[in-house]
Amino acid sequence: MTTNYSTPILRTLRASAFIDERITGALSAVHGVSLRDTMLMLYVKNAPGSKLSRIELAKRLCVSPSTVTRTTNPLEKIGLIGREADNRDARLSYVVLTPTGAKLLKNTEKTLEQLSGDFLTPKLTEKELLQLAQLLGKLTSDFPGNNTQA
Amino acid sequence: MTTNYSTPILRTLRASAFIDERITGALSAVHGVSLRDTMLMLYVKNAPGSKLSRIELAKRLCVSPSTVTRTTNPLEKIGLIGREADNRDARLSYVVLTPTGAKLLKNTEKTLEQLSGDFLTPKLTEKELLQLAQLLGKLTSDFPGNNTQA
DNA sequence: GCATTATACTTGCATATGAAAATACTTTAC
DNA sequence: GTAAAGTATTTTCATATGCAAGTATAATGC
Repeated sequence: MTTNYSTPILRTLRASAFIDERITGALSAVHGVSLRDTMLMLYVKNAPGSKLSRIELAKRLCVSPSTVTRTTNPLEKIGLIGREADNRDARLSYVVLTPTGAKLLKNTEKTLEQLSGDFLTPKLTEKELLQLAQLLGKLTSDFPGNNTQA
Repeated sequence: MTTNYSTPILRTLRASAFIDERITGALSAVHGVSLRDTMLMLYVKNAPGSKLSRIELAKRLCVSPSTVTRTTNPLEKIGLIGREADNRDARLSYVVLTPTGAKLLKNTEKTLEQLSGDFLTPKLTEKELLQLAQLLGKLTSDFPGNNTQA
């Protein structure tokens, strides 16, 4: 029998939909930010110099540039992120974390870790978790702006 | 060092977003149906008796019942799925595949398998693919309406 | 049996999203 | 140096989605 390629793909999509459904609600209820907001801020934090252009963010989040604009606007308005110009290229406007944003992100990460553990530990052993993280790491290793942490 | 639970979660979400972005376009371009349409029809096909109520579909797809209604309506209109009543419960209306729908699904599955292979094979070995499928299987094993295939 | 509660959808409304156009700036070609 | 092409971002528009309300039917309590 030959390998079935669709199965891991379909399972990934399903797991993602399930996780998204559960975690988004909890996260925004506790911290007032969505899962997307959180991932955006995580990418900014982990980027070299802790700043990212909107285009780079779009690639990392796998969403359109318009979505980045519409995600960052309210975060900027409530003071969690800021805007930084580039000296050489006036088209660029980097997203950076404000002190408030960095502080909130720290707390949000804790909640996310808690929620993730609650979801994962009943199903997988420590060893399996490590395996899964490694395999998904390989799968996403060539994604734009990949960093080991996420 | 303690286990990091967020990483596999974030990687799953990212892989899903990436896959979704790539596969949805190709799939609808070739067969005229979206990835969601395809997953819906797959769940129907694999369900006992090859029929599913809309509520059961919502659970399997991890979406709201309204989304199921709005996904099935056009599929019904173009003759890919049908509607079947329940003898004992007049509230239920099962989704079933029409012969046309079943035929289209067979072709769509082939394309999906091809696209999945193109995405996976450059990154993981056969052995790793099997491992990944197994781990994701454990992760999604207690999802409503789980079946081994997806 | 009748009223209350629960379930299976469907629809109205507000929000979220991508594609493409619009805008502003930069790079390349010559 | 100027025109053409390319890039970063925002905005417009059409579509997609969840929540909550609406409708119809079934199950439960008494």
